[in-house]
Amino acid sequence: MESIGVQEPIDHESRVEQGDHKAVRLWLRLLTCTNLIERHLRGQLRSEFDITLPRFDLMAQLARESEGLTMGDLSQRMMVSGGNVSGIAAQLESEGLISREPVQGNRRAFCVTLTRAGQARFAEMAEAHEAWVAECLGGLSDSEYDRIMRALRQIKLRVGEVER
Amino acid sequence: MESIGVQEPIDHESRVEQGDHKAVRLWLRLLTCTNLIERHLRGQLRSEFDITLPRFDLMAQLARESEGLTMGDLSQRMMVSGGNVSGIAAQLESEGLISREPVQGNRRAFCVTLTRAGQARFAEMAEAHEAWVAECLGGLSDSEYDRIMRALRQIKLRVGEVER
DNA sequence: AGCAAACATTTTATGTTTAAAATATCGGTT
DNA sequence: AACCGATATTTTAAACATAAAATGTTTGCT
Repeated sequence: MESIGVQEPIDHESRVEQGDHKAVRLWLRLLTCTNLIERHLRGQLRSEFDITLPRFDLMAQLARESEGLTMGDLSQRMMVSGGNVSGIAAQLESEGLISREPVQGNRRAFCVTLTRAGQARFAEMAEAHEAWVAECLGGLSDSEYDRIMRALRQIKLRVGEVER
Repeated sequence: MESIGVQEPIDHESRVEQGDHKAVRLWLRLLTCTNLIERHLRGQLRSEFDITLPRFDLMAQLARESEGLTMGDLSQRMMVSGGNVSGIAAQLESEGLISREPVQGNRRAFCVTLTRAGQARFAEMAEAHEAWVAECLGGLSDSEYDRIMRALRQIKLRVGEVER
């Protein structure tokens, strides 16, 4: 017996059961939203700038830090493993978008920065990226925005404690 | 000049600039929360049950549908590409946790179901999984929970429209 | 019946991601 | 100086992920 009216989208949330705890429902909705937005951004970056999301992410981290970041810093900020950063950085370097120079006083570390070409390339992309994000998330009122930011902050801190 | 007090965690949000639009800040916080929880769940599933998150996810989708799902259904619900489901399903099948049987009347499709072993294995995991999620997300009041669910619903619908 | 378009899945090539092992450096102790 | 534990990165192997091409099936149209 199918209902006739508005159809629920099919996604992660389709797996929720009647008995599921509220937390599980919230988690699946959170996951769905993030996946949807991530997919949208990935597609846009690909079609408009022919770049992948991880590469854009790495450049975005560097764009803020004119002093540069180490590989470890990047790993932490991008929330991915070190080995992963290694691979992505190697490609961006071969494309001349970032440079990795030895840090004086610590020969273990590299200082990674955007090259001039990388800065120019990123500046182009950043504006479009912001517009795409606003398309997805700009529809909230100020108070609603504040509330969800607070709730997410609380969640973020909680998970940080749980991990410890 | 570093502040002395509570330290901000280092994550995606570290890249926000002063001038960034609210939407970008919200997006990065959303991404951070999802990544933190996903990482936590991945680690727990790995250490407690020696299973990966994608495999668990596929089994979770099937657990609800005793009739089974096609590969296409799974792809849609897991929000990943069809080729991806192909690979994950092949492994679970070789481990005897799922079965794929031809659909009568449509020889293009397979009907994927949990085997008896798969059902038993999933039941074990589901209880622990719910507890882990509650650990991360159980700290919200009822009204806060409702508000964030509504806000996320709105976002979800909006992104769905944007994609179209 | 014949045919074109849509559908369901798999295969292929490429790239991302993790965990773990390997390499090399640093700082402090003896 | 020799050693040791912690740090920073790279390498490796296996799994995951996407997009696009290939294969085979179904459906609707003429």
